[in-house]
Amino acid sequence: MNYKKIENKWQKYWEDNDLHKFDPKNIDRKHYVLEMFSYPSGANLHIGHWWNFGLSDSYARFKKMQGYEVFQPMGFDSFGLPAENYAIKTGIHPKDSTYQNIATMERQIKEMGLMIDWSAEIITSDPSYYRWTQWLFLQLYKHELAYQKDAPVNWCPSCNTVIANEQVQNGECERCHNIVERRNMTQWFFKITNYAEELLNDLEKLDWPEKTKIMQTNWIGKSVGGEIEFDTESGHSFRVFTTRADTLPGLSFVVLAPEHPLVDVITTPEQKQVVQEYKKQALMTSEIDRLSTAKEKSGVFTGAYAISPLDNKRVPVFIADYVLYTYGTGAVMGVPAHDERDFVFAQKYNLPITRVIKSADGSPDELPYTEYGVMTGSGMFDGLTSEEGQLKVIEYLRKINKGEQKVNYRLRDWSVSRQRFWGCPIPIIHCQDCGAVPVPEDQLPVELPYDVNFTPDGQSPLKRHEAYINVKCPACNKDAKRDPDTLDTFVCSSWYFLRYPNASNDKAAFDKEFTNKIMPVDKYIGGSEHAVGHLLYSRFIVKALRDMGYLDFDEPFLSLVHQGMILGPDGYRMSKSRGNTINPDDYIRVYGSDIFRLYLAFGFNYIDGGPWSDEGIRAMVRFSERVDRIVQKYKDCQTETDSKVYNDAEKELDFVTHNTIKEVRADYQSFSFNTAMARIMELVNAIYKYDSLPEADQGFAKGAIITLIKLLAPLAPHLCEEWYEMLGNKPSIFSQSFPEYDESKLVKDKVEIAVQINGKLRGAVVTPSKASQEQIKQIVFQNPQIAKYLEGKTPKKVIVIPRRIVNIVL
RNA sequence: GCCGAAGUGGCGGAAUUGGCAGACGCAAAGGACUUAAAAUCCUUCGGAGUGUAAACUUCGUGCCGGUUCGAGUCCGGCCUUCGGCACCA
Repeated sequence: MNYKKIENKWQKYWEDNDLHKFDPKNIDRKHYVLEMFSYPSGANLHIGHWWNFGLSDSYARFKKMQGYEVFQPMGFDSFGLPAENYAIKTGIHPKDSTYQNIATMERQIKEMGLMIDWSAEIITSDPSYYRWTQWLFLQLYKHELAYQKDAPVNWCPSCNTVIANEQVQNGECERCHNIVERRNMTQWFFKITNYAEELLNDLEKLDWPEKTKIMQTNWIGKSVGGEIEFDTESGHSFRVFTTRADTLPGLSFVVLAPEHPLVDVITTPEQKQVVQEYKKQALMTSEIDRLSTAKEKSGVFTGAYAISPLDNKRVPVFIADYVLYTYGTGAVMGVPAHDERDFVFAQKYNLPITRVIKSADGSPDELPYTEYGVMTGSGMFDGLTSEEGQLKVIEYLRKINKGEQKVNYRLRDWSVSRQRFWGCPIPIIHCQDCGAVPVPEDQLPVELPYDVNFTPDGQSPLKRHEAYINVKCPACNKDAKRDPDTLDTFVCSSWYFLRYPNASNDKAAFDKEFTNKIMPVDKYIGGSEHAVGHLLYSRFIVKALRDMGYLDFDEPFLSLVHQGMILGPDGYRMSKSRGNTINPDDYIRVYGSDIFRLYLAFGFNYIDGGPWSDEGIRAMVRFSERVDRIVQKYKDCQTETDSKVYNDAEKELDFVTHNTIKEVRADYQSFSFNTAMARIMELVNAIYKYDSLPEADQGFAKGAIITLIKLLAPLAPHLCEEWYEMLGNKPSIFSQSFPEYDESKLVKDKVEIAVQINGKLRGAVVTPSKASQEQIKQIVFQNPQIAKYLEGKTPKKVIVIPRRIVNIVL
């Protein structure tokens, strides 16, 4: 077979007939299938693209054949650091390299033969796209969900930019793996924390992998507890957050984060110097160093004392870097008997350790005892369980105005400013008099200038571009400056799924009515590395736009699938530095797109992935030729009728055909492409077997072959179009409906069931499939093979599972 | 340390709710066809053992226990690998 020729023919046919274009007329039957778009890197498409796009396309084609109006778009997440770093190295402008890469990738993606509606293509670095990213920013700003603050942020010294919490892994930059520093900078943030509770609660509505939901749950990190107010002897006050108010009677000290503003106020003159030094030390310590010394607690005494609101106990106030200024109130109470960190700290600084919780059942326990238990040595609270105590203690404090119930989240606001060139400009102008002034919406987009010196010097490259940076204030018309930063590329990708259906709309980011109908995405496919970044940001943006009145739905992605990863042949992640990359082009040249797609479908489990191996790719050629031979044999057969009188052979083929339909439908729906292929191969085998019979009915066989081609079409679209046409049908096969199965054909007259004796397999008997339990028992006991085991013994119990198994207990 | 997932033949991988472990392929071995090769077709293919043979026995889903008529699947305790989080009060 000439694969290349067949592929070209059908790709042209699809394009000429606009078969992949979404038709808004049929929006009631819409099915939005979306693969996470990709960054246009310089290299050719890698196996991962084929794996993600190719098999998702099979799902999309399956849905199309099921009668859905499928919308499957494609685009490029084209802002970002690699192009800029490449530019710094080679002098080739990011815009030039990016658009060249996009052209190459488009061509290659088209060779895959995907069912893409290219009229909806988007490129995030196009002004026609980022104009609306800027619009989005301004809406967030207008609704106080975008704000500036001077705060400690993660600075990557190698990338020369701030990065978000979600982009820090083990204290390192996720991109370049350099150690991240903390810096205080004035930055733009998005107030994702406003949505912490809803982002958490709505997870249960989603058909997502449990693993991913758990990761988001942990990332949001809700904890329920209380805030407690302490006064210092000097007359100041501060609050601590705790989830264990029941341990408050065991208070031994309190600790403030070094950055806490009260530290300078309450520190006594004698302690001033050590406190200052400790603060300086703590600020200089990088995140990674703080982690590596996790076990070693350090801190210094401020000289000040605080008073417990519960019992007026006087306790020393420390500062220590194990208390994070960015979580809770930046201050904690120290109860060493019931918290491991406090215990270590108290031992080191010789602070009293007082037990106030004992185990509920009185069993012996050691300090620190961090489990829930019963309060003891706690005065009026004695005897309460931890759960009761937490409520009662806070309730008591609330009455005396010294505390309240409080919920805290681990999630922080999303920092979006980046000190880099190749990104979406922030549409804000800073005026000495008016402050931060939004660029009027009718002046969008704020275009990224081309002639920029992007050599890094630790500041935004746009800052040096005089013509760009110097503007008049839109409010007062005085001299002002543009914000020199660009947006995190995750902002671009946090709403792209809304833009696809509106790609050519130049009046608005999206049309509300149409978007409410075509959204949410019905099936979203992409890597699990985005579990807490992109997937969380997108959910936030949709909820924010909903609250602004732009959208009527709550969640962007109803159903999510993470494809596994195809590793190098050595079992490691493919990388150039490891030299274990596989270039799909080498295979495409020889086998074409369909064979390669078939191999990916059959050779691996889609959710798990696995190490690459091309043993077996030849088998797909063999398989396609096997199908081709049977098609060739039947292509001139005119009759396509069901055999009037079904003999056993026809019943058998019918059973396999309908069983295959049933299984394949379920398999495609659950992205289990490898088992779908296995079932289809079984059908091919069954057709060959029937065909080899002298009495085989030609028309009957042909019917099964057409069903086979339709079942296979989503996995091998070009070949199946060709075969379908060869068999005398009008294209396109994708306008045909996917085969339905007939339940009555799945009922066999007779079934073989296994017989166990005392749980051990001892034989099998054939029974009528409708036989009652009693009838089955009779057949079993009459079977000579079984009877010999039963001689002289009385069965104690006989378990009959119709159509499956019989177990006789002696 | 905490959270999560996985562990099945020589290999990739299958096994509805607990119901014949190893579907479907790959590789391998033997055979048919062929002058030959390729292609195709047929047979065997988890381990150990018994038998001339059809066949039979026994062990077997990371390890140790348990529940059950019956466990790859459920429960308890371990081991290993991978992913995520990491002083979150």
